[in-house]
Amino acid sequence: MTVDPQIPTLDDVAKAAGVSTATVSRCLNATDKVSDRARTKVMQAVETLGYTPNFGARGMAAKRTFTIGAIIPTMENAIFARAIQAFQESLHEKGYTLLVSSSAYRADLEAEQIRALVARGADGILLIGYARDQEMYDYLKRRGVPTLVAWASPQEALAPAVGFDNRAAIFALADKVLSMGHREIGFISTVLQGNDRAAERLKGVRDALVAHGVDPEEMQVVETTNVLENGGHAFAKIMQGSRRPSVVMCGNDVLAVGAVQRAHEMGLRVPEDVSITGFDDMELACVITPKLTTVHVPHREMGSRAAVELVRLVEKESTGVSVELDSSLRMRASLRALD
Amino acid sequence: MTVDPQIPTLDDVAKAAGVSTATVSRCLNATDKVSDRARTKVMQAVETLGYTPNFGARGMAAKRTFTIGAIIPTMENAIFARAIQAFQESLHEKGYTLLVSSSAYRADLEAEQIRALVARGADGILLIGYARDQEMYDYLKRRGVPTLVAWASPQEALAPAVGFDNRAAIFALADKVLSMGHREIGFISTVLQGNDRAAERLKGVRDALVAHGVDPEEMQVVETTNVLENGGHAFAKIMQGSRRPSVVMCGNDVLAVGAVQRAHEMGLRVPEDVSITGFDDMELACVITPKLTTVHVPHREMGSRAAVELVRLVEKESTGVSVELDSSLRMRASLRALD
DNA sequence: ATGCGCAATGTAAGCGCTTACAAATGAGAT
DNA sequence: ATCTCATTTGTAAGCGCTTACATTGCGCAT
Repeated sequence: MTVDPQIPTLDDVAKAAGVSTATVSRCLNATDKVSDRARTKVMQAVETLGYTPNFGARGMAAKRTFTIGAIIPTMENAIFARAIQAFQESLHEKGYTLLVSSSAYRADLEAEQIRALVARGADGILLIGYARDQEMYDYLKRRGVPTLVAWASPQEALAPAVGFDNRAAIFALADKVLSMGHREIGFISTVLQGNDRAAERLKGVRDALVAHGVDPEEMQVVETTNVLENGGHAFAKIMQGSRRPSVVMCGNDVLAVGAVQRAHEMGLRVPEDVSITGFDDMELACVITPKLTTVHVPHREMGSRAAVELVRLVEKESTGVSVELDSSLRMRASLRALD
Repeated sequence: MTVDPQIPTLDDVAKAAGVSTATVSRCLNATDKVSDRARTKVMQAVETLGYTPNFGARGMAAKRTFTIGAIIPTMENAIFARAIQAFQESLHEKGYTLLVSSSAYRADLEAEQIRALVARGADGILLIGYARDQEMYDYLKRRGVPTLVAWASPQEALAPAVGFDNRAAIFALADKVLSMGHREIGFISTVLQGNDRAAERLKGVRDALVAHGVDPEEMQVVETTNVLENGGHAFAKIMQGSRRPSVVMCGNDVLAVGAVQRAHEMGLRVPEDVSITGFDDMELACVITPKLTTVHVPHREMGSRAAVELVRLVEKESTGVSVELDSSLRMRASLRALD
């Protein structure tokens, strides 16, 4: 039974420095004016006592926590890593701390995490995509927590966004694929339920088919969870069908890489026997052989712009400016023209 | 100028339910006994008001936050992702929330993040490796924040750990490499400064050389930051030296994959012209061609065991049990015997 | 009826901080 | 010296919650 270590409080610092708690608080928050004499005394006391302010108390008294929360679907693969890293770096510069949690692509867990972040007094929240109950948006509005969406095209009515047009992005790629002579396309999508980005991407491909006079209903679509291995299973399933596509487009690079790998295992050459495309342009895309044709998404830029806009929102310098970023095609070896 | 939305407090719930705040608190914390009648009234009030407890206030009053903090060197690549995901899942089961931040492999940032987590009232903290100022351990002890180290062999004097023996793990691989006839080894390490895991791995290879009667001083070592591309640069540098090694061992899979890629670009065949090995057994390892020979680290197990041990520490059910996990070799195509 | 013991509830004192407001201090101006 | 005004400092009231302690109410034995 050890005695609880006595951790120093603002009061202790005040006493040690021979000033009032108000003065100490003012010193620490840089705001207001404090005489140099007081400031040095306080800083010294802080130093010798090893004082660290208590965040809970501070947040409670000031109604500000300088904390931003972000909920991403998964940490397991690197899809969101680059953007979040940039988001956090940018936030840090502005004096905010980032709290990240993952929802495992589950709406119920996301709701739980949102509540947890709000309960922790997050000054603002970053969410991925728009697909969630209206109720959540209402809740956030009611609690007055500024919210920004990333990874999707702005839908101002729900929340401002820093993202890109998933449909248009993959439309461009599919259009290219079709103009290279491909007609029989297979598509591997991540689970569509509750994932607007995935739905938009599927729609983009279908739209391109229509634009080229192909019946989109004929496209074989396999839906699977976002794991490399499952990309492989889905690929196998598609290639075992009666109508083998000449190209398999994937909803993201993880699935695409799984597909490429499986193709190798099945003795299929990429792109000679079948072309494969991805989406995201993760590091992974250039690591496999052949290098993956994919859609480049400006992850880092999205992360840092999101930080800028969210902080402005939090600091009431804006009421929500949305930003739509451009994606672009990365034509690499995994896709080739037919014939 | 909108009016601040009025968010409901415990008091509001108490009033709505016609009971005292103490009763509401007791309901919410499941502890103590509350009559069914009171409980249902309270729960209903919570529901209709959309009440969420304020974490800061709760933490302040209860001196518990049910929050665990973890600081990892980077989120950018997937090295720590699997373990952290498992850590968080396991923590969640036990009713704890995980706060993650990254130190970018910088001691000063790590110290800052540790303080931030302590200030936020983290009940416990997970750190990677032991390499940091004694001062930090003292600070954590003084503040009474249980700390667990992962990714390294236990050094009980500093803090309990759930990890593995980096030196022994790579020693086994190097031993294998040497017994396959390789004598000229190149080594690509991540930055050694402030990274005990990296240092241990380098040492493991050197020890193996000695065990096989090779002068470890002759081994070419290149140190670089943990980015795929830099693994490539390091590889090129090693291969441009006067004494081309027959095998390049790498401190982790990210560097190794970068090396393999660069080898391709340089027109070198792996493993015919040069063997390459990694460490970690990330997903990446099986994605490249050829598949990477590497050391398998039980990331997920490390994460969940760490959660178990840290929570026990926090709940004073133990005073720090260390766990050393086994790593194992994964012999794959990127390494072959000489001649 | 009365008293006892226990379960359920209420009362109120903080937890460590910020900040509105009041008080004190000091530099000029008279 | 005295007064004014601006600057710096102190006082104290919360912020929303938990919990020790006091109080209430109830069933049951007497």
